[in-house]
Amino acid sequence: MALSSDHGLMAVHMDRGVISADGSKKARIERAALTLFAQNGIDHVTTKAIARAAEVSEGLIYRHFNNKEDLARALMRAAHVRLTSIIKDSADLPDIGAQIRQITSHYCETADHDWMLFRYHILYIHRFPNISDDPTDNPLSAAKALIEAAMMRGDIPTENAHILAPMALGIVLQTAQAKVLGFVTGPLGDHLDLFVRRIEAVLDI
Amino acid sequence: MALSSDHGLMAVHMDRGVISADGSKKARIERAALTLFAQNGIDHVTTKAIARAAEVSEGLIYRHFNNKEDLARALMRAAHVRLTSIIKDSADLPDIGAQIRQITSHYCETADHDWMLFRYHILYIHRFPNISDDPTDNPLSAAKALIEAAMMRGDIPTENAHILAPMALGIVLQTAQAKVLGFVTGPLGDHLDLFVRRIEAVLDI
DNA sequence: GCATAGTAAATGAGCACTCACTCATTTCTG
DNA sequence: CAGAAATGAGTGAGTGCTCATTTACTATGC
Repeated sequence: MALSSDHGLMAVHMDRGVISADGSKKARIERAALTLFAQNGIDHVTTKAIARAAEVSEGLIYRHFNNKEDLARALMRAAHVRLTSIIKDSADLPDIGAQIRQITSHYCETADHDWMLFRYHILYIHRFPNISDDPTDNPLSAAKALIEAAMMRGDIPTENAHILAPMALGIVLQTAQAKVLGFVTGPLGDHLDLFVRRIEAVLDI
Repeated sequence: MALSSDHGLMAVHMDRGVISADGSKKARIERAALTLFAQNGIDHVTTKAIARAAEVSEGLIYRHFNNKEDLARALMRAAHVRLTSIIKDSADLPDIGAQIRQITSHYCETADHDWMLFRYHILYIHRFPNISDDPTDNPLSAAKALIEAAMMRGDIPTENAHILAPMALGIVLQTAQAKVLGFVTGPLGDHLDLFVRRIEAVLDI
């Protein structure tokens, strides 16, 4: 694990499968689309609106993406890779406690520094069931793997890891959802310690 | 509390603010729309498709609803009332433990008996920010109220109830989300006991 | 005989996508 | 090395189709 490199947005060079940041027009299209999609929903955003926000012509969108759905999928893949990597990368750490802290911290950081990316992922991921060709390459599966490993080591009691994984992630994700709904305001990072303690409680550490 | 009556779907008589079930064509439209909306997303469902599935004419939809968005909103309101009532109604119970068990049980029941309603709510509630005119009339606020009351009684340690509420609901909701994503299969009710124990852990009972 | 429930077809607004074109840069060639 | 040729990013008006909504009409109960 821990192979993932930088995952800023801006110009998702799909050929390389790498996300890098530059000031290219492609990057401008991606950022404009991400913001509009996250705010208004994919289907309520017109290609004309994306072009206007990115200050490019409508036609240019089609130089870089086959169609609007493709653009939406590329953005979702970028978000998906980024969030999945956070969890996978923590496998290097020796114990589940350290893993939880790092994952939670990085999740909060991502949510607070790139709220549009985070929001886009939690609201619309269900629209892209096959975002990765490997069906186990997603945050839930990665979290389940960590939990199972911890159980094998005897760090936490043996339980249904398949259900504990969504529960544990849900501590942060559901608070993010509450932020989407306007119930919670302010950075998620403000609650980092509380998140960590309650995830530990869920996993019965 | 505990004022809510039956909340089956089928014919949302908005005039009365009550949801009742009958075999009317209006009810058929609602059920068809709910199912299609939950499965495909509101914007990917045409009025033609709703009419076809309900076996009525397209025009009839407009006898009962001003427009498609109105129909979607009425369905969301029905789901919202139902889920919010589950939480509000438990305020009658004496202690937080009993409340948690009843809420969790009823949430699982609703999810398992009317998965389309449940799915529709968790996936698209963010599209209807003002579904209720009272901004505190929603599951999160209701849960927060219960948690705060329990803290006042000294049943659980005093903490940030505003953040604990989404966390607690998230135990069930995030598992439901995992089911939407195909990560979890089978009825949520299968995990009732686990849910209850982990919600108790989150609230530090 | 009027409101309510229902139908089938017509309408037209909005939108994703195309295409013929420009222009700047790079690459070829005598 | 001049300049011809090729390349490809970038443009935006135009097109055709989809789909929500309307309309004109019929049937039914009170």
